[in-house]
Amino acid sequence: MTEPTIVPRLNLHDTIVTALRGMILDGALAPGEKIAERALCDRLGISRTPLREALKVLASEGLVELLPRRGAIVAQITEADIANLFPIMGALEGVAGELACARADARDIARVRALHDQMMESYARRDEQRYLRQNRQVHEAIFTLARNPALFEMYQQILARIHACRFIRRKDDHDWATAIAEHDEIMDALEQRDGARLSHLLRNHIAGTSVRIALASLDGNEQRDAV
Amino acid sequence: MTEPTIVPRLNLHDTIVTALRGMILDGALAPGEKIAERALCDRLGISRTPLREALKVLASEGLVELLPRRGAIVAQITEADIANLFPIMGALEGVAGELACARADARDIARVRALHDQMMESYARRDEQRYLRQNRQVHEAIFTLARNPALFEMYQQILARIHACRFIRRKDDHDWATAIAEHDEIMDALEQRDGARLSHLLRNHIAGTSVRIALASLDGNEQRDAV
DNA sequence: ATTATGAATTATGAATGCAAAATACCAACA
DNA sequence: TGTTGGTATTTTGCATTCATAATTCATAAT
Repeated sequence: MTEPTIVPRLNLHDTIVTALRGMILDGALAPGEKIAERALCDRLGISRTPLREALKVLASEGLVELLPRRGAIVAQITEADIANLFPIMGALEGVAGELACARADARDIARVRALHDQMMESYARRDEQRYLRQNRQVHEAIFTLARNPALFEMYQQILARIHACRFIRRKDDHDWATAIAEHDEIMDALEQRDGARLSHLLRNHIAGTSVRIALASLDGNEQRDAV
Repeated sequence: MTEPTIVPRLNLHDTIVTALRGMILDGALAPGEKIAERALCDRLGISRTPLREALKVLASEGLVELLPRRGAIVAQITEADIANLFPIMGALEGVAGELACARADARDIARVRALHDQMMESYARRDEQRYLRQNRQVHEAIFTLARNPALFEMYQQILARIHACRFIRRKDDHDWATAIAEHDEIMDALEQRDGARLSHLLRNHIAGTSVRIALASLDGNEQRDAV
């Protein structure tokens, strides 16, 4: 019996999950904002059933808070939450690095190197927008090399929660330079397939980020995409 | 404005999530088994709406697979899945250990020691049932000391997925003795608040477990609760 | 003026209804 | 025997409906 080729028929509810997640991440829905079911349904042109299903899923992802009998609000990620999430991120990146070293072949690593080099070019040009995107791509590439879908998924979920937090300060020049130096070391460890060292570097890199990208509770300087 | 005391009004859908999770974990719903909505609804005395909401949540937890237009089945955790989940578990236990060392006071640690000693007594008596329960309690206690709810939640979710897998072999006497020795070391590291060492020990302990509790694809000896 | 009280309105939680898709069934045929 | 084609049945996905809890708003009381 051959596995049938599954034509990916989209469920409305899945589409809604993705759409809402996007809206939360790019700020179209602000943290703490009440999610009025009827209003959103009208806006999206759907009925309440699939929306409510989507909300349940997003709640289990931690992007939405469900208040029984009082509706849903966009999750309010606190400083404490962020402080809790970063060590988890670090641990996940750590295993990802180890697995990547164990499983990647030269070709794979060359591809990460290419991304890394592009990222460095963006840094040289001080193109922050591009840099941040490529930085993310490098980290994702390492996770991809780890060939562990469950791990990747958890990483994405944590990252989403962190990004859903609006109170993250942009890194300053010094922070940026530090991150760059760390990335050089990371790339080196990967190319040497030194899993233990890569794991350590990644954990430190993330821990460092969590410190550098300090919470802007002191100054009111809210800025996104710093991770 | 004081925070109102929230009377925990249970949503039907939440209750269903818990119930279904339990049914999956204790085998009342077998992996791969089709979940017939109507039949389950009749059995539980509810309508399809809350059941479907619950299924979406369980799907996002990885305990249920949603096949668009073809219903839901209990997730079939494969050997590969387990192999992917264990390194994640190890990483999570690792951070938990580090955080626990950093945050626990003597009182907290004494409580873990008590659980640990009870567990050892169960081992001495070869009371496996009790041992497994207490072993779990020890690990949970360490996570509790880490005071990181997000971390604890992820741990529970991974553990649930592992337990949802029916193809886990029971540890033999030698494995058990090894695990015991490791637990002694773990307890020692915790009492010395040596975070780095505890982290390392826990990661190894979990990695060891994943090897010892090998998958029973060779022999047909399916046995649960080995973790 | 501020706080209570209670009716009116609105929103949520869950059941039901309905169209479309998937599955089961069964006969015709190679 | 096994395969194809077509119909009937069931199941799924989503919309709608309905009961009840929460909120709002107006009025009365302090």
